[in-house]
Parts: sequence; structure tokens; C-alpha cells
Amino acid sequence: MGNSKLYKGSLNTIILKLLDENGKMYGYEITQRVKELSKGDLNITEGALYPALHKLEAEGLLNVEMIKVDNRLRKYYKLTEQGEKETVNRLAELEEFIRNMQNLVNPKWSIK
Amino acid sequence: MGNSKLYKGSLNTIILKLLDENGKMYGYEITQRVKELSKGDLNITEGALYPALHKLEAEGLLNVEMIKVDNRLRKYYKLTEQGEKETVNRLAELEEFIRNMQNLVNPKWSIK
DNA sequence: AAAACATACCTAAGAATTTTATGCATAAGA
DNA sequence: TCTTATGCATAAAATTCTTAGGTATGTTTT
Repeated sequence: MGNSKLYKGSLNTIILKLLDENGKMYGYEITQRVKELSKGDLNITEGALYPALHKLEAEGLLNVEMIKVDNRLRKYYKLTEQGEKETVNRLAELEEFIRNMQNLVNPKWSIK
Repeated sequence: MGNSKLYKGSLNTIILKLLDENGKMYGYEITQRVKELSKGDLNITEGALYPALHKLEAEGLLNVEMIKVDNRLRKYYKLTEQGEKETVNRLAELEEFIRNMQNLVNPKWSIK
């Protein structure tokens, strides 16, 4: 358990989509949500997550807001307007990838 | 056209599956086949393909055979016995990835 | 009370995979 | 003859991730 593979490049798409659905989330919450949604199958490491969040922020796709909860600081991220547009693109890209892979590795499934 | 994204790590799976289906292929043929099967959407660069083939061979998953066709040398690759087993694993891994991504980015689709 | 675990953030070194940019050589087509 | 297609290859750089740390507070267990 907890060791299924994530192809490199898909983490950003996951982050964007989760933020799109939940409005705002903080880093640790994202790791837990992914674990939960994948039934423990996927483990987003913090060493990958935090740099990814910082980069998305630097690219103008995310906004940050520091909030203190129970004497504990959380960095809440949410999509910018540009981030919402980019989310649509990334999801389309993912669907395209999946379609291409099905054509390639399982040509029997795909007729057209 | 020709610029859809391939998530990193998926190239090996593509190579293994194409060899599994076609018995034996050479590098250039693989690039053309991928282009053809994806309707020009995917472009496997030679800078990625050849090192990948060499590595798969070094890992014992592929065998090589040099064949001269029309005064031109081709390096035909085919799966070893171990390569066939590994192909099954990689395909299962891909399906797992796709399932996880659907749970994550489109939770409405996946019930269970 | 001390130790362990959970929460919450972070960075840095290295590995893995890819892009980009080349190089060589032969054959075919304009 | 010049370009395009075929066919192989490598090397530098970029991207993304793993591994392995580090800091700090709150909660649970022993």
C-alpha cells in the first residue's frame, strides 16, 4: 500500500484541481486529501509538494494567505483567475494523455 | 499539432507495449508508429528514445539484433522473457495511475 | 514526565527522465 | 545540388521527483 506510481508532471494538475474543487487548501491538507482520495495508494511527499506550490505561486497561478488556527500557522493557497484558466488546460492535457496512452497501449479499445 | 504532453516515465511503458505487440521494432520505426497511432499528436524525440532503449537493454528487458536492410543498418529490439513480465507490470501501473487520476481530478466519475 | 506521534512548514543533494541541440551517414526526391 | 527522409548516436541543460534532513507546536501514549 501507498506506493503506486505517479507519472512525473501530474502533481501540478492534482494540486490545481484540488484547489479548484475546494476553494482553498494548505499544503499538509493536500497531502492528506490525496492519501484519502486514493485510499492510501498515493503518497505526495512534502519534498515534492512545497516546491511545487511555490513554483505555481511564482507563476501567478496561486495566491497565498497566512491564517493562524489553534496557535498554528497555515499557508492557505487558492487559484488566481489565471490559475483557473490554467486548470482547464491541464485537465484537458491529462485527458489527452490518457486518450493517447489508450491508443498506444491498448489499440483494441480504441476504434476511430 | 504534435505537441501533446507525455508525462515523464510513460515512454518506457510505450516502448515495451509496442514491442510486445509487434514482436520486433527498430528505433526510428517506434517514433513513426507513435506519431501514427496518436495521429501526429505525440512526437517521441530521438534524444529520449535511444537512451531509453539502451537502458531497457542494459536492464535485461530487451534484446538487440542488427539487421541490414537496403544497405542500411537497423537495430531491432525485442522483449526478453523478463521484458514480457515487466511489460505486464508497467501496464498495470499505468492503469493504476489512470484510475487514481480519475479519482483525484474527477471524483464525480468514480463512485466506489 | 518523557517519549512518540501528528500537525505544519521548509530546503538541499541527488536521481531519473526529458528537451534541445548537435553529429554522422546513406538514400531518395525536387 | 539541395532538401527531406531514414537511421543511428551523444551531451548539456531543464524539469520533476525522491530521499533525507531541519524547525516548531500540539496531542497521545507509556
